[in-house]
Amino acid sequence: MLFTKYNIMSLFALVDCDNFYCSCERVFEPSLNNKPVAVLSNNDGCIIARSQEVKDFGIKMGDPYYKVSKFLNAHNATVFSSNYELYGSMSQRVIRTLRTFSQNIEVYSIDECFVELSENNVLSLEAISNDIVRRVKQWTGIPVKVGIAYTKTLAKAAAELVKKQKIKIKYCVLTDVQKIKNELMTFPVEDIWGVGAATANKLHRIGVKTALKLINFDDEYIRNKYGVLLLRTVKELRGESCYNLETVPETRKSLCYSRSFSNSITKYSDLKESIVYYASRASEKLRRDKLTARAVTVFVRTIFFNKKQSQYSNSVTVALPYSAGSNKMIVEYARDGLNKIFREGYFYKKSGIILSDLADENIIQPDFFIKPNKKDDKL
DNA sequence: TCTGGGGTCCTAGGACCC
DNA sequence: TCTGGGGTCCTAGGACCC
Repeated sequence: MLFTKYNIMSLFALVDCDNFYCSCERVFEPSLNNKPVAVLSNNDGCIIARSQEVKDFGIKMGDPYYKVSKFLNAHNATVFSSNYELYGSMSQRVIRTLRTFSQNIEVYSIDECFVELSENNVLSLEAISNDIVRRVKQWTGIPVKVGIAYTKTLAKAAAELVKKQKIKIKYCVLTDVQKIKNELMTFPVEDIWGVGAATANKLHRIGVKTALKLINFDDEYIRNKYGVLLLRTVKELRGESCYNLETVPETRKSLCYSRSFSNSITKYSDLKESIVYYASRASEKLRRDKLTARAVTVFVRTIFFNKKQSQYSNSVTVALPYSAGSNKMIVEYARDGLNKIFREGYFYKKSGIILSDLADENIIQPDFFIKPNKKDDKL
């Protein structure tokens, strides 16, 4: 049954910043408005944000910079290295502005928030959407789009529709049953929130190209063939809410520090140096968040773009003797981990550290037989 | 020559137990 | 002849998100 029962508990507005990193750069350089702008990843490796003009050139997210730099240059594009400090503080400004509309906000990512709206508002949903777009732009300089629906997945779809439309209205209200059906009839499965490339491929192979076709399958079939996550997504598209607003950010469960090397590494000593460095940075992050870790994962990887070279990728997880935040201990165990997985004769391109099993530093449970070294922890 | 980084959740399979 | 069955916990890998 489609759309027969609405669980009208909440109304979600998804607020999504336009080309966020590019928009942040433009706030401080307004002369770049309406001109092509792109932002690069670490090491200036690839494109991670594009202004509309750059998208219109056909430049894709993740395109390696070396392949498109000439083209961008020729078209007078301005290209930035990423500046996460700046993007983080702009994000805070946007969030503060959104709180003036509702206290019930979920910060979903650096450039997206779910805002819970109440239905007994005197203003129409269209008018509220308009206000959100206008106020955020006015107070922060960041352009946003708004999608409103009874489930998060439909709100995401609504925002997606804003992106696709030809006439530039910055919001879409998707609460009417007939309108939802009409939109889902042409909504590509690969654009559904929660459907990635792997699932989209499988669906395409059985001839399912649109959201409407997908939600007509019965629950059992989807559950067995694709798992609970897709089933939840399907239910949400039918109007049944499965995901609540998460207003309190969960304390994180793992923490990662990893980088690609600009030049491949072959020597053990160089790889060790990188691991020691990442382990130190990771343990700094850990202590900054007042957390401790119980396990350290080390991973290494060769370059997988180069098919001619032999490939190697491996990881190992080492348990710490007790929950700890000490730099010394984490570095030591990370080094041991690397010893286990290092193999001679490969061109390593990337390595990293993951700290997991995190806990609040005030509730560590030391092993009965091992005394935590307080001095190291302080250090 | 040159291709990002940081997260979460689910599932299948193995180990282990009674 | 016929060789159990079910539960839990852990982990690696896959899929997804931005």
